[in-house]
Amino acid sequence: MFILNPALPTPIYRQIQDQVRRLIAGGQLLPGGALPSVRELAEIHAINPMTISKAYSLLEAEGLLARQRGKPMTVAEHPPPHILASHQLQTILRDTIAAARQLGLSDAELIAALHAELNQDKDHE
Amino acid sequence: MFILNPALPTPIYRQIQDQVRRLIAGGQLLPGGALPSVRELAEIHAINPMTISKAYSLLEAEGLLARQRGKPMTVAEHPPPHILASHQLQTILRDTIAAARQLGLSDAELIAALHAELNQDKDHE
DNA sequence: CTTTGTGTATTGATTCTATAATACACATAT
DNA sequence: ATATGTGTATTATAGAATCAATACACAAAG
Repeated sequence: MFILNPALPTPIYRQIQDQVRRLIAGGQLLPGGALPSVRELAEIHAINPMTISKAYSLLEAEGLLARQRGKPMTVAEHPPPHILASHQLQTILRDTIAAARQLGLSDAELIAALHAELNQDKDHE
Repeated sequence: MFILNPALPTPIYRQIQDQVRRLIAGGQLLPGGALPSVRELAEIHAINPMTISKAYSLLEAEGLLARQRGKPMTVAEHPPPHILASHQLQTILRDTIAAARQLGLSDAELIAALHAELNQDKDHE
């Protein structure tokens, strides 16, 4: 369910946080739905259970997850607006545009590059 | 010249690294050209000179910058291929596409969103 | 040679990240 | 009641990452 890479400079707990946000925003995780247990994830990814618990706790503080003692963590019924797909996407796209500008690309060139990359993905399917 | 945000989880020296890479790849910084002095940048951004020196050193190890004691840091005459604009852009776009997929977007929706964001930029000019 | 401009080696303090081992609080099913 | 399933608080440790302060080495201009 998650793609975790301990070699990245981004901390593991933050990788989990980011992906849960996107999975909820994208509807892969529905309100009320249960998340994988910390022990299960810990075993699959060979990481410490507390690292996952930390990510879950931060997501709960963010209003994205709901905790009920003794039961699995669930997706909050009414996630706050700041994690809507549209907002997340906007944030990502702004970064992408800023990078492209620093690379000296025109708008048209950026769009062309995105098309190219999307088509290359298709070839590998 | 740089846009630095100490509040981000991304370390400052890494923010500098990323931006220098893009500025060289994009041609805003030409081979042989001098970079801003560490003390100047330190004062402008209110950060420690050593933080900038660290970024410069890492970029030198990467083959992007050349150092000559007592003189300003300069852009290397023959930067390695892995920092070409095309490579940088590909890396960024792949991240963007992966995020969009997790958000449940189709290719067409991603492209539409990029157009929308680019147009919104224009309005603010 | 002195002044002023480079970058940086060294050291230290602090914070962050991840791990580990327990022990606990609660829910659910048997 | 018991066994098994949740997540979590606690404490401790280890290592890495980050930033800061000082002192130094070199270059160029006066």
